[in-house]
Amino acid sequence: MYFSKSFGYAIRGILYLAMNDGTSNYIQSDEMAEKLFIPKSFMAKVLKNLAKNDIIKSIKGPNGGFRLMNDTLDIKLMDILKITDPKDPFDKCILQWKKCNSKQPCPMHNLITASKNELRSVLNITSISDLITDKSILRKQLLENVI
Amino acid sequence: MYFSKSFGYAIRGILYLAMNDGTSNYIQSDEMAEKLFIPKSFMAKVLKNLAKNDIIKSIKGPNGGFRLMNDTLDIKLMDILKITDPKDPFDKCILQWKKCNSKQPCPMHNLITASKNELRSVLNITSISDLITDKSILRKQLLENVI
DNA sequence: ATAATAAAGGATATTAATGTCTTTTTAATA
DNA sequence: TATTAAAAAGACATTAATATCCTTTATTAT
Repeated sequence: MYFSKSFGYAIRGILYLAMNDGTSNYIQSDEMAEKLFIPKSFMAKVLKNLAKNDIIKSIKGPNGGFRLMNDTLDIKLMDILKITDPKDPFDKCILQWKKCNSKQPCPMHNLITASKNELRSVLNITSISDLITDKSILRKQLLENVI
Repeated sequence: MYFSKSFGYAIRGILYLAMNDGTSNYIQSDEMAEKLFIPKSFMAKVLKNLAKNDIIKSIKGPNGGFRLMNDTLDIKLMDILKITDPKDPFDKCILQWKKCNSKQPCPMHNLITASKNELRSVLNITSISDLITDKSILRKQLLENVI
């Protein structure tokens, strides 16, 4: 149940694009990294991975950069997670058993099932647009609240 | 909300001692590691850390090893976690904000608060003895179910 | 006393995630 | 067409967690 930094950076990157959605232009990785206080090269790596997996759109060359795709706002957080954390964080047993499940539960399995399911469900249900109540609020959240 | 391998190994080690509690003798790190399929040196490191923090008792020399202390069974899982994972897994923001809390929540904060609190509560409430319904069941769980 | 046993302490090695850098490819525009 | 801008690709570096190893210390048994 560990979420990588890549996942967090990905969500913040997508939200930054959403914040600027409608302004027509592509947004550069370097600008995003600076505004979001994310290491430039890491930001670039995360964004190109998202683009490769059709979560966002990218264009090379002058005036190029990244922007949302038509359906990006409807994408569920779990779909992002599968891309940034392909190993499935929910599959790992706290006690490090190879095979731990409801039929063969480790001594802690049943204790954590509820919160695990709750969290999984949240990620399955929640889309990017659900993270945005209002663009000005989002702007404030994303840009003023990081340090 | 990441739990280290050390934590899992610690719980399994303590449960192994609990399983053998009452047989009076001390149990060696090497035996525990073998039976629990945990790397020997890592098991030793985890156990000595638990002993140093008075979670279990250790004795050096021939016939030495580890055993439970009087109150080990009453210790809460959260107390173990604080020793193996001193950085507080619950304090970390999924979006990697330095300051993320209910007053200044990241866009995902409120989504995960419930399951986070639920899990934290479980660890705060649950003691080692709560993980043991029955020693024969525990034995079965610990020894037959790992690979 | 001496040898043997097992943990304690601490140095070293490995690995995966994180972070950085360089080169190549693509597209715009001068 | 040449230059420039920006992502793509992938090599390389760093870090923290994981894992291993060796020496020292404490205890027991001979």
